Amino acid sequence: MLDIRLIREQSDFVKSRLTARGGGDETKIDELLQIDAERRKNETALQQLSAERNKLSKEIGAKRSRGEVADDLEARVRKIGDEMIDLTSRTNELEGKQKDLLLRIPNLPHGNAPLGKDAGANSVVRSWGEKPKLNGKVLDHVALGTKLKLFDLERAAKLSGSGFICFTGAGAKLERALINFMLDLHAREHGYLEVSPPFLVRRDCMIGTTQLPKFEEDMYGLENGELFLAPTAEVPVTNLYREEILAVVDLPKKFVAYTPCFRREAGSAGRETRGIIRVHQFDKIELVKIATPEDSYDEHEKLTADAERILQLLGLHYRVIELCTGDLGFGSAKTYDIEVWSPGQNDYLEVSSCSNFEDFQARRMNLRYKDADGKNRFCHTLNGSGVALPRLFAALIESGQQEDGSIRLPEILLPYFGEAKIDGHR
RNA sequence: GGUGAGGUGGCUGAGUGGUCGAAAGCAGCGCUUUGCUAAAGCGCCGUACCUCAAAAGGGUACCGAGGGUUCGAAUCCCUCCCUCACCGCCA
Repeated sequence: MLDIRLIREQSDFVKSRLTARGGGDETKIDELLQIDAERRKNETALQQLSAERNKLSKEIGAKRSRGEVADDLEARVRKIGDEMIDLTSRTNELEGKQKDLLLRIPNLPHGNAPLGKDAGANSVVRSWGEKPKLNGKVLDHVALGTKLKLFDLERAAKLSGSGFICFTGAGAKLERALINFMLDLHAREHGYLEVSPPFLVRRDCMIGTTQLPKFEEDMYGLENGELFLAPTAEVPVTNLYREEILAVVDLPKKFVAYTPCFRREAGSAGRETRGIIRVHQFDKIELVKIATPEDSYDEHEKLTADAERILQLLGLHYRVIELCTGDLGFGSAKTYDIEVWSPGQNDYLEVSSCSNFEDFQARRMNLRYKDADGKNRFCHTLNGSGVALPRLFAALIESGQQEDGSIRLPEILLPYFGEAKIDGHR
Protein backbone atom coordinates (compact mmCIF):
# COMPACT_ATOMS: atom_id res chain seq x y z
CA MET A 1 0.00 0.00 0.00
CA LEU A 2 1.33 3.39 -0.95
CA ASP A 3 1.43 6.25 1.54
CA ILE A 4 -1.57 8.49 0.88
CA ARG A 5 0.54 11.47 1.91
CA LEU A 6 3.11 10.69 -0.77
CA ILE A 7 0.31 10.47 -3.31
CA ARG A 8 -1.12 13.79 -2.14
CA GLU A 9 2.15 15.67 -2.06
CA GLN A 10 3.93 14.18 -5.07
CA SER A 11 1.15 12.92 -7.28
CA ASP A 12 3.06 13.56 -10.51
CA PHE A 13 6.00 11.51 -9.31
CA VAL A 14 3.70 8.68 -8.22
CA LYS A 15 1.90 8.73 -11.55
CA SER A 16 5.09 8.59 -13.55
CA ARG A 17 6.43 5.65 -11.53
CA LEU A 18 3.15 3.81 -12.01
CA THR A 19 3.25 4.58 -15.71
CA ALA A 20 6.66 2.89 -15.82
CA ARG A 21 4.96 -0.31 -14.66
CA GLY A 22 2.54 -0.16 -17.52
CA GLY A 23 -0.54 -1.44 -15.70
CA GLY A 24 -2.55 1.70 -16.23
CA ASP A 25 -2.84 2.28 -12.50
CA GLU A 26 -1.76 5.91 -12.79
CA THR A 27 -5.29 6.67 -13.94
CA LYS A 28 -6.58 5.78 -10.47
CA ILE A 29 -4.60 8.52 -8.79
CA ASP A 30 -6.83 11.45 -9.66
CA GLU A 31 -9.92 9.59 -8.53
CA LEU A 32 -8.14 8.69 -5.33
CA LEU A 33 -7.11 12.28 -4.67
CA GLN A 34 -10.64 13.47 -5.20
CA ILE A 35 -12.02 10.93 -2.75
CA ASP A 36 -9.30 11.80 -0.27
CA ALA A 37 -10.04 15.51 -0.43
CA GLU A 38 -13.75 15.00 0.09
CA ARG A 39 -13.15 12.52 2.85
CA ARG A 40 -10.96 14.93 4.74
CA LYS A 41 -13.42 17.77 4.30
CA ASN A 42 -16.16 15.60 5.77
CA GLU A 43 -13.96 14.38 8.55
CA THR A 44 -13.07 17.89 9.62
CA ALA A 45 -16.73 18.92 9.63
CA LEU A 46 -17.60 15.81 11.59
CA GLN A 47 -14.93 16.47 14.16
CA GLN A 48 -16.12 20.01 14.68
CA LEU A 49 -19.64 18.78 15.29
CA SER A 50 -18.32 16.17 17.63
CA ALA A 51 -16.30 18.73 19.57
CA GLU A 52 -19.41 20.88 19.93
CA ARG A 53 -21.42 17.94 21.12
CA ASN A 54 -18.81 16.93 23.66
CA LYS A 55 -18.74 20.44 25.05
CA LEU A 56 -22.51 20.69 25.40
CA SER A 57 -22.78 17.22 26.88
CA LYS A 58 -20.37 18.21 29.58
CA GLU A 59 -22.49 21.25 30.36
CA ILE A 60 -25.53 19.02 30.60
CA GLY A 61 -23.70 16.79 33.03
CA ALA A 62 -22.66 19.77 35.13
CA LYS A 63 -26.20 21.15 35.23
CA ARG A 64 -27.70 17.81 36.10
CA SER A 65 -25.33 17.31 38.95
CA ARG A 66 -26.48 20.66 40.32
CA GLY A 67 -30.03 19.39 40.04
CA GLU A 68 -30.93 21.76 37.19
CA VAL A 69 -32.74 20.83 33.99
CA ALA A 70 -31.06 21.24 30.62
CA ASP A 71 -33.82 20.59 28.09
CA ASP A 72 -32.67 23.30 25.69
CA LEU A 73 -29.11 21.96 25.63
CA GLU A 74 -30.32 18.44 25.14
CA ALA A 75 -32.38 19.49 22.15
CA ARG A 76 -29.37 21.17 20.59
CA VAL A 77 -27.17 18.15 21.12
CA ARG A 78 -29.80 15.89 19.64
CA LYS A 79 -29.88 18.05 16.56
CA ILE A 80 -26.11 17.87 16.22
CA GLY A 81 -26.36 14.12 16.54
CA ASP A 82 -28.85 13.97 13.69
CA GLU A 83 -26.57 16.04 11.50
CA MET A 84 -23.71 13.70 12.26
CA ILE A 85 -25.52 10.55 11.15
CA ASP A 86 -25.55 11.37 7.43
CA LEU A 87 -22.11 12.83 7.47
CA THR A 88 -20.74 9.76 9.23
CA SER A 89 -22.11 7.26 6.76
CA ARG A 90 -20.88 9.35 3.84
CA THR A 91 -17.43 9.60 5.42
CA ASN A 92 -17.29 5.87 6.11
CA GLU A 93 -18.25 5.17 2.54
CA LEU A 94 -15.47 7.41 1.25
CA GLU A 95 -13.00 5.85 3.64
CA GLY A 96 -13.91 2.37 2.41
CA LYS A 97 -13.55 3.42 -1.20
CA GLN A 98 -10.20 5.05 -0.55
CA LYS A 99 -8.87 1.99 1.26
CA ASP A 100 -10.03 -0.36 -1.47
CA LEU A 101 -8.46 1.76 -4.20
CA LEU A 102 -5.23 2.01 -2.25
CA LEU A 103 -5.11 -1.78 -1.84
CA ARG A 104 -5.36 -2.21 -5.61
CA ILE A 105 -2.60 0.18 -6.60
CA PRO A 106 0.79 -1.54 -7.00
CA ASN A 107 4.09 -0.49 -5.49
CA LEU A 108 6.38 2.02 -7.16
CA PRO A 109 9.39 0.48 -8.87
CA HIS A 110 12.77 1.32 -7.41
CA GLY A 111 14.42 4.27 -9.14
CA ASN A 112 17.18 2.15 -10.66
CA ALA A 113 14.94 -0.56 -12.07
CA PRO A 114 15.43 -0.95 -15.81
CA LEU A 115 12.55 0.55 -17.76
CA GLY A 116 10.54 -1.78 -19.92
CA LYS A 117 7.09 -3.07 -20.62
CA ASP A 118 7.58 -6.83 -20.32
CA ALA A 119 10.04 -9.65 -19.70
CA GLY A 120 11.86 -8.77 -22.90
CA ALA A 121 13.38 -5.76 -21.17
CA ASN A 122 14.74 -7.70 -18.21
CA SER A 123 18.49 -7.74 -17.92
CA VAL A 124 20.89 -10.53 -17.04
CA VAL A 125 22.86 -9.40 -14.01
CA ARG A 126 25.24 -12.37 -13.83
CA SER A 127 25.43 -16.04 -14.54
CA TRP A 128 27.23 -18.86 -12.78
CA GLY A 129 28.64 -22.19 -13.94
CA GLU A 130 28.17 -23.76 -17.33
CA LYS A 131 25.64 -25.85 -19.12
CA PRO A 132 26.43 -29.52 -18.40
CA LYS A 133 28.00 -31.52 -21.22
CA LEU A 134 25.71 -34.47 -21.70
CA ASN A 135 26.53 -37.43 -23.86
CA GLY A 136 23.92 -39.41 -25.69
CA LYS A 137 20.29 -38.54 -26.08
CA VAL A 138 19.22 -35.88 -23.61
CA LEU A 139 15.99 -36.77 -21.84
CA ASP A 140 13.77 -34.24 -20.17
CA HIS A 141 12.64 -34.64 -16.59
CA VAL A 142 9.33 -36.23 -17.56
CA ALA A 143 11.04 -38.99 -19.52
CA LEU A 144 13.67 -39.47 -16.85
CA GLY A 145 11.21 -39.42 -14.00
CA THR A 146 8.89 -41.86 -15.71
CA LYS A 147 11.68 -44.24 -16.65
CA LEU A 148 13.19 -44.27 -13.17
CA LYS A 149 9.79 -44.10 -11.44
CA LEU A 150 10.62 -40.92 -9.56
CA PHE A 151 7.06 -39.61 -9.82
CA ASP A 152 3.72 -40.71 -11.15
CA LEU A 153 1.82 -37.92 -12.85
CA GLU A 154 -1.01 -40.05 -14.22
CA ARG A 155 -1.96 -41.48 -10.87
CA ALA A 156 -1.58 -38.06 -9.25
CA ALA A 157 -4.14 -36.79 -11.78
CA LYS A 158 -6.41 -39.62 -10.69
CA LEU A 159 -6.25 -38.29 -7.16
CA SER A 160 -6.41 -34.54 -7.74
CA GLY A 161 -6.63 -33.72 -11.43
CA SER A 162 -3.94 -32.42 -13.71
CA GLY A 163 -1.23 -30.24 -12.24
CA PHE A 164 -0.39 -32.40 -9.25
CA ILE A 165 2.68 -34.48 -8.55
CA CYS A 166 3.04 -37.73 -6.69
CA PHE A 167 6.69 -38.39 -6.00
CA THR A 168 7.57 -42.04 -5.58
CA GLY A 169 10.52 -44.10 -4.37
CA ALA A 170 13.87 -42.45 -5.02
CA GLY A 171 12.00 -39.36 -6.28
CA ALA A 172 10.19 -38.93 -2.97
CA LYS A 173 13.44 -39.46 -1.12
CA LEU A 174 15.25 -36.94 -3.32
CA GLU A 175 12.52 -34.38 -2.68
CA ARG A 176 12.95 -34.88 1.05
CA ALA A 177 16.74 -34.76 0.78
CA LEU A 178 16.61 -31.44 -1.08
CA ILE A 179 14.27 -29.93 1.49
CA ASN A 180 16.56 -30.90 4.35
CA PHE A 181 19.68 -29.78 2.52
CA MET A 182 18.27 -26.31 1.82
CA LEU A 183 16.76 -25.86 5.26
CA ASP A 184 20.03 -26.85 6.92
CA LEU A 185 22.14 -24.57 4.75
CA HIS A 186 20.06 -21.47 5.39
CA ALA A 187 19.50 -22.17 9.07
CA ARG A 188 23.03 -23.24 9.98
CA GLU A 189 25.24 -21.29 7.63
CA HIS A 190 23.21 -18.27 6.57
CA GLY A 191 21.73 -17.50 9.98
CA TYR A 192 18.01 -17.78 9.24
CA LEU A 193 15.57 -18.90 11.91
CA GLU A 194 13.74 -21.99 10.82
CA VAL A 195 9.96 -21.76 11.10
CA SER A 196 7.29 -24.24 10.21
CA PRO A 197 4.15 -22.16 9.84
CA PRO A 198 0.47 -23.00 9.28
CA PHE A 199 -0.45 -23.52 5.64
CA LEU A 200 -3.94 -22.08 6.07
CA VAL A 201 -4.05 -18.34 6.64
CA ARG A 202 -6.63 -15.68 7.27
CA ARG A 203 -7.80 -13.20 4.72
CA ASP A 204 -6.00 -10.36 6.51
CA CYS A 205 -2.67 -12.09 6.00
CA MET A 206 -3.36 -12.51 2.31
CA ILE A 207 -4.10 -8.79 2.10
CA GLY A 208 -0.93 -8.02 4.05
CA THR A 209 1.36 -9.72 1.57
CA THR A 210 -0.70 -8.46 -1.45
CA GLN A 211 -2.26 -11.71 -2.72
CA LEU A 212 -5.62 -10.09 -1.98
CA PRO A 213 -7.81 -8.32 -2.90
CA LYS A 214 -6.55 -8.29 -6.47
CA PHE A 215 -5.61 -11.89 -7.12
CA GLU A 216 -8.32 -13.85 -5.38
CA GLU A 217 -9.04 -15.98 -8.46
CA ASP A 218 -5.51 -17.42 -8.25
CA MET A 219 -5.94 -18.54 -4.65
CA TYR A 220 -7.51 -21.58 -3.08
CA GLY A 221 -9.97 -20.46 -0.43
CA LEU A 222 -11.86 -22.32 2.26
CA GLU A 223 -14.65 -21.72 4.72
CA ASN A 224 -16.61 -18.95 3.06
CA GLY A 225 -13.54 -17.00 2.07
CA GLU A 226 -12.17 -16.79 5.58
CA LEU A 227 -9.16 -19.08 5.24
CA PHE A 228 -6.86 -19.54 2.28
CA LEU A 229 -4.26 -22.13 1.35
CA ALA A 230 -1.00 -20.21 1.35
CA PRO A 231 0.40 -19.84 -2.17
CA THR A 232 3.85 -19.36 -0.62
CA ALA A 233 5.38 -19.38 2.87
CA GLU A 234 5.89 -15.66 2.34
CA VAL A 235 2.32 -15.20 3.54
CA PRO A 236 2.39 -16.86 6.98
CA VAL A 237 6.00 -15.93 7.70
CA THR A 238 5.94 -12.24 6.74
CA ASN A 239 2.69 -11.82 8.66
CA LEU A 240 4.18 -13.32 11.82
CA TYR A 241 4.80 -9.86 13.25
CA ARG A 242 1.86 -8.03 11.69
CA GLU A 243 0.47 -5.21 13.84
CA GLU A 244 3.55 -5.25 16.03
CA ILE A 245 6.23 -2.68 16.82
CA LEU A 246 9.66 -4.28 16.77
CA ALA A 247 12.81 -3.06 18.50
CA VAL A 248 15.38 -1.76 16.03
CA VAL A 249 18.07 -3.92 17.67
CA ASP A 250 16.11 -7.02 16.66
CA LEU A 251 16.35 -6.15 12.96
CA PRO A 252 16.94 -7.62 10.53
CA LYS A 253 14.86 -10.67 11.30
CA LYS A 254 15.62 -13.59 9.01
CA PHE A 255 13.42 -16.63 8.53
CA VAL A 256 13.58 -19.77 6.46
CA ALA A 257 10.53 -21.97 6.03
CA TYR A 258 9.64 -25.07 4.12
CA THR A 259 6.00 -25.33 3.08
CA PRO A 260 3.90 -26.71 0.29
CA CYS A 261 2.44 -23.94 -1.89
CA PHE A 262 -1.00 -23.94 -3.45
CA ARG A 263 -1.88 -22.04 -6.61
CA ARG A 264 -4.81 -22.20 -8.95
CA GLU A 265 -2.69 -21.00 -11.86
CA ALA A 266 -5.85 -19.63 -13.40
CA GLY A 267 -5.34 -18.64 -16.99
CA SER A 268 -1.98 -20.31 -17.39
CA ALA A 269 -3.28 -23.55 -18.91
CA GLY A 270 -1.01 -24.70 -21.70
CA ARG A 271 1.85 -22.45 -20.73
CA GLU A 272 4.95 -24.31 -19.53
CA THR A 273 2.64 -26.90 -18.07
CA ARG A 274 4.51 -29.99 -19.13
CA GLY A 275 5.60 -32.30 -16.34
CA ILE A 276 6.26 -30.79 -12.98
CA ILE A 277 7.21 -27.28 -14.11
CA ARG A 278 3.92 -25.61 -13.27
CA VAL A 279 1.60 -27.30 -10.81
CA HIS A 280 -1.14 -26.50 -8.30
CA GLN A 281 0.80 -27.78 -5.33
CA PHE A 282 4.54 -27.70 -4.91
CA ASP A 283 7.16 -27.60 -2.19
CA LYS A 284 9.27 -24.54 -1.61
CA ILE A 285 11.91 -23.26 0.75
CA GLU A 286 11.30 -19.59 1.37
CA LEU A 287 13.53 -16.89 2.81
CA VAL A 288 11.90 -13.89 4.50
CA LYS A 289 13.47 -10.81 6.05
CA ILE A 290 12.16 -7.89 8.05
CA ALA A 291 14.64 -5.01 7.89
CA THR A 292 15.09 -1.29 8.42
CA PRO A 293 14.71 0.98 5.37
CA GLU A 294 18.42 1.82 5.65
CA ASP A 295 19.50 -1.81 5.34
CA SER A 296 16.88 -3.37 3.11
CA TYR A 297 18.74 -3.11 -0.19
CA ASP A 298 21.85 -4.57 1.35
CA GLU A 299 19.77 -7.38 2.79
CA HIS A 300 18.20 -7.88 -0.61
CA GLU A 301 21.57 -8.55 -2.21
CA LYS A 302 22.51 -10.93 0.59
CA LEU A 303 19.23 -12.78 0.39
CA THR A 304 19.69 -13.28 -3.33
CA ALA A 305 23.23 -14.54 -2.75
CA ASP A 306 21.95 -16.97 -0.09
CA ALA A 307 19.47 -18.42 -2.57
CA GLU A 308 22.13 -18.65 -5.30
CA ARG A 309 24.36 -20.61 -2.97
CA ILE A 310 21.96 -23.56 -3.18
CA LEU A 311 22.48 -23.84 -6.91
CA GLN A 312 26.22 -23.32 -6.58
CA LEU A 313 26.56 -26.13 -4.08
CA LEU A 314 24.51 -28.39 -6.33
CA GLY A 315 26.73 -27.42 -9.23
CA LEU A 316 23.84 -26.20 -11.39
CA HIS A 317 24.29 -23.53 -14.02
CA TYR A 318 22.06 -20.51 -13.48
CA ARG A 319 21.66 -16.83 -14.22
CA VAL A 320 20.29 -13.89 -12.25
CA ILE A 321 17.84 -11.57 -13.95
CA GLU A 322 16.81 -8.14 -12.82
CA LEU A 323 13.16 -7.51 -13.61
CA CYS A 324 12.27 -4.38 -15.52
CA THR A 325 9.56 -2.00 -14.32
CA GLY A 326 6.89 -3.67 -16.45
CA ASP A 327 7.60 -7.21 -15.25
CA LEU A 328 7.72 -6.45 -11.54
CA GLY A 329 5.24 -8.17 -9.22
CA PHE A 330 2.42 -6.14 -7.69
CA GLY A 331 4.09 -5.35 -4.36
CA SER A 332 7.72 -5.35 -5.33
CA ALA A 333 10.03 -2.37 -5.74
CA LYS A 334 12.92 -4.46 -6.99
CA THR A 335 13.21 -8.12 -7.95
CA TYR A 336 15.92 -10.52 -9.01
CA ASP A 337 14.82 -13.78 -10.56
CA ILE A 338 17.16 -16.73 -10.36
CA GLU A 339 16.86 -19.08 -13.32
CA VAL A 340 18.42 -22.52 -13.39
CA TRP A 341 19.44 -24.20 -16.61
CA SER A 342 17.23 -27.07 -17.72
CA PRO A 343 18.86 -29.31 -20.36
CA GLY A 344 15.50 -30.96 -21.00
CA GLN A 345 13.72 -27.71 -21.75
CA ASN A 346 16.84 -26.29 -23.35
CA ASP A 347 15.97 -23.13 -21.48
CA TYR A 348 16.24 -21.45 -18.11
CA LEU A 349 13.64 -22.12 -15.41
CA GLU A 350 12.74 -19.60 -12.72
CA VAL A 351 13.41 -21.17 -9.33
CA SER A 352 13.49 -18.06 -7.20
CA SER A 353 12.20 -14.54 -7.19
CA CYS A 354 13.92 -12.31 -4.64
CA SER A 355 12.08 -9.10 -3.93
CA ASN A 356 12.30 -6.02 -1.78
CA PHE A 357 8.82 -4.72 -1.01
CA GLU A 358 10.15 -1.73 0.92
CA ASP A 359 7.30 -0.62 3.23
CA PHE A 360 4.52 -1.66 0.84
CA GLN A 361 3.56 -4.83 2.70
CA ALA A 362 4.46 -3.43 6.12
CA ARG A 363 2.01 -0.59 5.65
CA ARG A 364 -0.73 -3.06 4.77
CA MET A 365 -0.06 -5.14 7.83
CA ASN A 366 0.91 -2.30 10.12
CA LEU A 367 4.32 -3.79 10.82
CA ARG A 368 6.57 -1.19 12.43
CA TYR A 369 9.74 -0.75 14.41
CA LYS A 370 10.83 1.86 16.93
CA ASP A 371 13.87 3.69 15.60
CA ALA A 372 16.77 5.14 17.61
CA ASP A 373 14.79 8.35 18.22
CA GLY A 374 11.83 6.40 19.56
CA LYS A 375 9.73 7.06 16.47
CA ASN A 376 7.58 4.33 15.00
CA ARG A 377 8.38 3.65 11.37
CA PHE A 378 7.30 1.01 8.90
CA CYS A 379 9.68 -1.88 8.39
CA HIS A 380 10.85 -3.06 5.01
CA THR A 381 10.01 -6.65 4.07
CA LEU A 382 11.80 -8.94 1.65
CA ASN A 383 11.53 -12.48 0.46
CA GLY A 384 12.80 -14.93 -2.06
CA SER A 385 12.65 -18.63 -2.70
CA GLY A 386 15.63 -20.54 -1.53
CA VAL A 387 14.56 -22.33 -3.77
CA ALA A 388 11.36 -23.73 -5.34
CA LEU A 389 11.44 -27.50 -5.57
CA PRO A 390 9.89 -29.11 -8.62
CA ARG A 391 11.90 -27.02 -11.05
CA LEU A 392 15.07 -27.58 -9.07
CA PHE A 393 14.26 -31.29 -9.07
CA ALA A 394 13.80 -31.25 -12.86
CA ALA A 395 17.02 -29.33 -13.53
CA LEU A 396 18.94 -31.54 -11.14
CA ILE A 397 17.94 -34.88 -12.66
CA GLU A 398 18.29 -33.57 -16.20
CA SER A 399 21.75 -32.19 -15.50
CA GLY A 400 22.88 -35.37 -13.74
CA GLN A 401 21.71 -37.88 -16.35
CA GLN A 402 24.34 -40.39 -17.50
CA GLU A 403 24.66 -42.35 -20.71
CA ASP A 404 23.82 -45.57 -18.88
CA GLY A 405 20.45 -44.13 -17.89
CA SER A 406 21.28 -43.42 -14.27
CA ILE A 407 21.40 -40.04 -12.59
CA ARG A 408 24.48 -38.85 -10.78
CA LEU A 409 23.76 -36.62 -7.79
CA PRO A 410 25.98 -33.83 -6.45
CA GLU A 411 28.26 -34.89 -3.62
CA ILE A 412 26.77 -32.36 -1.23
CA LEU A 413 23.53 -34.39 -1.22
CA LEU A 414 25.17 -37.64 -0.15
CA PRO A 415 24.52 -37.16 3.59
CA TYR A 416 20.90 -36.32 2.78
CA PHE A 417 20.15 -38.84 0.04
CA GLY A 418 22.44 -41.62 1.20
CA GLU A 419 23.48 -42.65 -2.29
CA ALA A 420 25.58 -41.00 -4.99
CA LYS A 421 23.23 -41.86 -7.83
CA ILE A 422 19.80 -42.99 -8.85
CA ASP A 423 19.91 -46.01 -11.10
CA GLY A 424 16.40 -47.29 -11.09
CA HIS A 425 17.22 -50.65 -9.51
CA ARG A 426 14.91 -49.97 -6.61
C1' G B 1 -18.48 -28.97 19.54
C1' G B 2 -20.28 -27.88 24.97
C1' U B 3 -19.77 -25.14 29.62
C1' G B 4 -17.44 -21.41 32.53
C1' A B 5 -14.00 -17.18 33.21
C1' G B 6 -11.75 -13.25 30.89
C1' G B 7 -9.81 -9.48 27.02
C1' U B 8 -8.00 -1.77 29.79
C1' G B 9 -1.48 1.91 27.95
C1' G B 10 5.54 -1.62 27.19
C1' C B 11 4.05 -4.74 31.68
C1' U B 12 1.03 -5.40 36.38
C1' G B 13 -3.63 -3.54 37.52
C1' A B 14 -7.94 0.06 39.25
C1' G B 15 -12.16 1.85 37.18
C1' U B 16 -19.94 -0.28 36.36
C1' G B 17 -23.18 6.05 32.76
C1' G B 18 -20.62 12.52 32.85
C1' U B 19 -15.02 16.28 35.10
C1' C B 20 -11.70 9.02 32.36
C1' G B 21 -7.05 8.89 27.39
C1' A B 22 -8.02 6.52 31.63
C1' A B 23 -5.79 5.81 39.16
C1' A B 24 -1.65 3.35 41.18
C1' G B 25 2.79 0.52 40.71
C1' C B 26 6.82 -1.29 37.60
C1' A B 27 9.87 -0.34 33.39
C1' G B 28 11.81 3.91 30.35
C1' C B 29 13.61 9.21 29.69
C1' G B 30 15.30 14.02 31.90
C1' C B 31 16.81 16.96 36.10
C1' U B 32 18.38 17.59 41.34
C1' U B 33 20.88 15.87 45.68
C1' U B 34 24.01 12.36 47.90
C1' G B 35 27.32 9.20 46.09
C1' C B 36 32.18 2.87 45.01
C1' U B 37 28.35 -0.48 41.18
C1' A B 38 22.95 2.33 44.06
C1' A B 39 19.07 5.14 46.50
C1' A B 40 15.72 9.33 47.15
C1' G B 41 12.94 13.60 45.29
C1' C B 42 10.73 16.20 41.13
C1' G B 43 9.12 16.27 36.09
C1' C B 44 8.15 13.72 31.46
C1' C B 45 6.43 9.30 29.39
C1' G B 46 0.34 5.75 24.17
C1' U B 47 -1.26 5.54 19.02
C1' A B 48 -3.71 7.16 14.65
C1' C B 49 -6.05 10.87 12.09
C1' C B 50 -7.83 16.03 11.05
C1' U B 51 -6.46 21.26 11.18
C1' C B 52 -1.93 24.42 10.45
C1' A B 53 3.10 26.30 4.92
C1' A B 54 5.94 24.09 9.07
C1' A B 55 6.79 24.12 14.31
C1' A B 56 3.82 25.40 18.36
C1' G B 57 -1.08 24.98 19.30
C1' G B 58 -6.04 23.18 18.69
C1' G B 59 -9.45 19.14 17.67
C1' U B 60 -11.35 14.01 16.94
C1' A B 61 -11.04 8.89 17.64
C1' C B 62 -9.17 4.61 20.13
C1' C B 63 -10.10 0.59 26.99
C1' G B 64 -10.42 -7.07 21.70
C1' A B 65 -13.68 -5.91 16.81
C1' G B 66 -18.35 -4.30 14.88
C1' G B 67 -23.26 -2.56 15.80
C1' G B 68 -27.09 -0.53 19.28
C1' U B 69 -29.27 2.33 23.62
C1' U B 70 -28.33 7.49 25.56
C1' C B 71 -27.87 14.49 25.45
C1' G B 72 -23.35 11.64 26.94
C1' A B 73 -20.45 4.71 26.96
C1' A B 74 -14.14 1.68 29.08
C1' U B 75 -18.77 1.31 31.99
C1' C B 76 -25.54 -0.89 29.72
C1' C B 77 -27.46 -4.26 25.40
C1' C B 78 -26.51 -7.42 20.83
C1' U B 79 -23.19 -10.01 17.38
C1' C B 80 -18.43 -11.67 16.35
C1' C B 81 -13.13 -12.68 17.34
C1' C B 82 -9.38 -14.18 20.63
C1' U B 83 -7.21 -16.20 25.33
C1' C B 84 -7.52 -19.45 29.57
C1' A B 85 -9.85 -23.71 32.27
C1' C B 86 -12.78 -28.09 32.29
C1' C B 87 -15.72 -31.71 29.39
C1' G B 88 -16.61 -34.27 24.66
C1' C B 89 -14.44 -35.85 19.98
C1' C B 90 -10.00 -36.83 17.32
C1' A B 91 -4.43 -37.44 14.29
